Amino acid sequence: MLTERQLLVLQMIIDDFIETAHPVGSRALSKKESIPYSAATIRNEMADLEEMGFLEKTHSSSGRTPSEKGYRYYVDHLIAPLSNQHSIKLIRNIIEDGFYEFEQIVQMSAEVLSELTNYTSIILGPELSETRLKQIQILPLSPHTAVAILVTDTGHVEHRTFTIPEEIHSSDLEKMVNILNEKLQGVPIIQLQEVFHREIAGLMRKYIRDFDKPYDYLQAIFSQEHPVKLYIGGKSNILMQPEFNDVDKIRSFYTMMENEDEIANLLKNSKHGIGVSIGNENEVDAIKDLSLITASYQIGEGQMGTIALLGPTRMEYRKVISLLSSLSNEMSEALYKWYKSSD
Amino acid sequence: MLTERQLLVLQMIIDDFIETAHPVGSRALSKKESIPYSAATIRNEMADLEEMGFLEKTHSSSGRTPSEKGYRYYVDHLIAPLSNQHSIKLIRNIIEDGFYEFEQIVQMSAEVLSELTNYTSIILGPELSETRLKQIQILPLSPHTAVAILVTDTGHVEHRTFTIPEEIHSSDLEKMVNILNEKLQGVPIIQLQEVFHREIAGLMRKYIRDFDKPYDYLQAIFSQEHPVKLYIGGKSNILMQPEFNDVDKIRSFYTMMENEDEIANLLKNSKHGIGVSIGNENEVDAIKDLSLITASYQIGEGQMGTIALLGPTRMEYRKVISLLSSLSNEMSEALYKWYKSSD
DNA sequence: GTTAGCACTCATTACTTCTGAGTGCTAATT
DNA sequence: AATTAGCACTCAGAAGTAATGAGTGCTAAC
Repeated sequence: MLTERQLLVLQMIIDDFIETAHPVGSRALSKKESIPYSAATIRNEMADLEEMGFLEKTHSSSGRTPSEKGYRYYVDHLIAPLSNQHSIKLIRNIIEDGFYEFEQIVQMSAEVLSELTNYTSIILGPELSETRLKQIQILPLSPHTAVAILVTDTGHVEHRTFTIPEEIHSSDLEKMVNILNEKLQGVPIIQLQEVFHREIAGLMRKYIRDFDKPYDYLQAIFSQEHPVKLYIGGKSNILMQPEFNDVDKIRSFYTMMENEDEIANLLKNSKHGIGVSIGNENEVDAIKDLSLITASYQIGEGQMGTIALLGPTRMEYRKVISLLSSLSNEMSEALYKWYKSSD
Repeated sequence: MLTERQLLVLQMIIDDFIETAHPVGSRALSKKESIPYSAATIRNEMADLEEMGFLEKTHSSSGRTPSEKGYRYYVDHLIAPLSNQHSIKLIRNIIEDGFYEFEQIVQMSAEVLSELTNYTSIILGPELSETRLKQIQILPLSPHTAVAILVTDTGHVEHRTFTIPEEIHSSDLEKMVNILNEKLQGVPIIQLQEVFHREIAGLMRKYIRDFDKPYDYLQAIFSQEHPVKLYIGGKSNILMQPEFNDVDKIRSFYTMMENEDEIANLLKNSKHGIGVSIGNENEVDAIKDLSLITASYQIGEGQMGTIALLGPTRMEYRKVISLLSSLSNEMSEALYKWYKSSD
């Protein structure tokens, strides 16, 4: 168990280090007003804290830096929530503007977020699993090309241009679209391909002669991957952090950031509510010297997406955590309203 | 005027430097098979070439590096076109696959391009000035929300979700869409807002009572910015270049790359055909120590877009120039076919 | 329990020296 | 007259050394 004084020292060291990125020495600490002890006393406490694993030294005669365990303790016990009216207002303005589509809101939030924090923000867009097909439309552009447009009940629009095979005549096309709409409306996006294959393909064969080629094409339209949308903001912000003073670090960071799949995985497994992974607590090797703060936002019952901030382990946890939790509330609320009005 | 031998020396120095990034010395050059002269002779030629401004030294006893003037001469006179069957095949495969929409092709090309070269590729998407509205559709999602979908004759789809003001009734909505389609089909995207304002607003006032609110909303739909699409590929590729060994350089590079407007401007002014801007020849300060190779691609008569590669002045001009010119041909051709089949 | 004092450590910086790749010039060679 | 060998000279970069100072751990005094 830590004494009052040890808590104070630990907190002050971490706060100081987060601010300055320089190891904190006993003398400097003792000069602060809120600590009435001498450097020697503090040195003793520091030694104890180090023994317990909360602090580290970069070399034998350096000041102390927080260890990952130290940060963990700090996050779990030492941070008082911080109100950030101002930041929230910024984001609320975007959301309430009313002119932006949901995905735009998400993207703009990512940018604001990374600007407010100077870390890199990552937002995993709403999962499509819950959204359903509202309408499908095929619009001929020319005798041989057409664009297929899928609209979901959340207002998400996907489209795909394709060449019309010779075998299909425009009357057939109309028939097909009618059947598709009749049978597929309300079907969850994620099951489209399956339902199409199971229920519709057969039906169509009856109405449309020579269906094999068209079948392939429609198949292709539905098989379009529905990648989870990933928004990344402020990739270059993180370069301002003194931790990234090394060309190799920058290289490996950017190389990782280009692999969107990996990042998506990172966030997919994040837990409900606020999650904090410090350094080696992260399962992905590439960010074992960074910290990742995640916040899930919801719509109705099912979880839908994740907002995250990626920064050095020396992160402004207090600010970031309260910011993210407010943001996730705002977004959940906005989504809830939206969803409700759609019923 | 340069002698044969000077040309040879200049060419070999530049080739060598492009490959290795190390200043080239006389002794190393004299050892190459294609040069039958001694180091001393070459030193004399080098001194002359330096005096003429084609070469530089990094310090008084270093080997020579090409000056910008040297690169310029190299590009203008010394590079033989290079055939790159292999690379072209890669890209042609993407284009001819037939399943991709035009914008996807552009984006994928950008990625392939930067992978083939290890530079950063920038593609300025087709200008919308020439494309026309094919159809407008408004699809209600719920009693109070709807999504507006605009489709152009090139198969480009834009959409926007908005809240339906209380004043509009669904029958009115239908009427409006009919009028819009009737009047706006075939209008160039870029003039949509103007035409709407000039010809339609008045008409609608006749049919729909209480039109002021709806007017604002429609206005908003058409005023949606139609930003020129910019695709950037391989931002982190360029980190592998030894020129980017310095954290500050990396910072300023990435900071620039986040300013899409600036980049778009860079390319907008690029000339017809292939353009090569070396170092200070660039008008934008941020890339005065880089080289930019641009190639325009066309559709029918009007210029439509630009492909570019950004790399260090020590760039593989030969490879890049021939690659870009092939690519621009491929794309122009593909676009031409597409456009033709749309008529 | 707290603090002053002192010897000790070690990253960082500045200052040297050494090395080697490369030059420019001159004199000898072809 | 053109080419080359030879040699003194330059300078970046590596390697080694010394000085500096922020910081520690420990002991003894308060």
